[in-house]
Amino acid sequence: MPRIIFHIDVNSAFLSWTAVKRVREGKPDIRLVPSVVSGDPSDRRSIITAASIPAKKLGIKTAQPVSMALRTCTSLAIVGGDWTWYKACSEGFISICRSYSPVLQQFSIDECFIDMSFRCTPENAVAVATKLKDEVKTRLGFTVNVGIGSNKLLAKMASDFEKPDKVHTLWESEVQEKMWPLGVRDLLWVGKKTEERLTAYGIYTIGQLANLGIGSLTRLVGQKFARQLHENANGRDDSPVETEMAEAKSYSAERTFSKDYTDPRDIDRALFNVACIVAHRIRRDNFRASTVSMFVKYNNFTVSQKQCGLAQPTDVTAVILNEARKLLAEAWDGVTPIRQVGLGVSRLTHESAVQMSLFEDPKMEYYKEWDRQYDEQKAARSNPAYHFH
DNA sequence: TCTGGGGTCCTAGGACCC
DNA sequence: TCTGGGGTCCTAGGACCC
Repeated sequence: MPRIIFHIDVNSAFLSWTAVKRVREGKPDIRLVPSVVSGDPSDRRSIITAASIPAKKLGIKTAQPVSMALRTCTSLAIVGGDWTWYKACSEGFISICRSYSPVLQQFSIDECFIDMSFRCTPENAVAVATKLKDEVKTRLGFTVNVGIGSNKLLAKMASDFEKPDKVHTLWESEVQEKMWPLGVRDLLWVGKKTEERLTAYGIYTIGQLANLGIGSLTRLVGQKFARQLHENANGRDDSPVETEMAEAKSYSAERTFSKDYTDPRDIDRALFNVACIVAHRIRRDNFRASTVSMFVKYNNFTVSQKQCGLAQPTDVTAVILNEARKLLAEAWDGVTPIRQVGLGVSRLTHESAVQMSLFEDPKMEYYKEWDRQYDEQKAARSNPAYHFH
């Protein structure tokens, strides 16, 4: 039986959601003018998180520095983000999608797949998708694109066609007509580097890629990726809609400084801050980590990354921070200016640390008490949720 | 123009074991 | 003294996604 998959994607999500909130407050609708969501525009390092369609038409792109966008458009409206509000919008959006099919996979904060195989037919799929899209618009105030296809890849490619507020189909029978003329970069998983390799070999369109021999493709991108690209360029994808949220495999946090630092005290302060954040998150999710990794990005943008294994899994901030400090000492010459530091943990387990080392740090109880107080304060400060009513 | 933050997966080389 | 082959684990680095 052929599958029917919908991919639903919020148009310029963070920008749309900010607009909805502002419209409710009686402010003008920033979706209608060149506008962006970003960090502090006076900070030269701020980048664009989301751009309105009028802004995109001027060439302003997500992830571009704000300073650069301001040169493109001096009258650009710049607004800040509100994470709590975004979560409320996302929940409202997902909940409407789920009412169309419980077989739902949330792909990111603003995208999901639903399996509609038993909920509609190829003949009425567009009508059902249109109803879903209009329901989101009426009830929540923002627009989405719905892509319809016989698998997740095709549905996702289809939702990326003309925006906003549109429904598109990309059935297998339409692959040659609708997908093959597109540039390779439009294919999911083809980023900048892969595009460069393919075009250097004379492959510019998805159609050319689809018809390239697997041997040549393997030489260009490696065996595993070659197989996937070959299947996807031909419109094939048998991955299921995963209803279970996968458990996290790693946690990390990073900080970019407003100016490059060479003073070890500044670096250490940042390392301390990210260690607190990461350790708090693994405790919240009841994990312990067996690997700690640390990275620094220098002022010339080169990155140095180090990791090390722990004798025992831990969720103690002081232990994680201590490992990160050692790694920093190994990685950094103490001279090169540092732009960013980050800290991550991986090899996660839910096991409790029952085996106490004979040589356990006598300060361990103190460290754990410190963490308990940190977690308590963090919980007390959490914001009240927004609600749609 | 001057580049954020948080993730996943893959590859390659070295260490170590049988 | 020099030698094979396979498996696993670890680290570093690269590419992609939103």
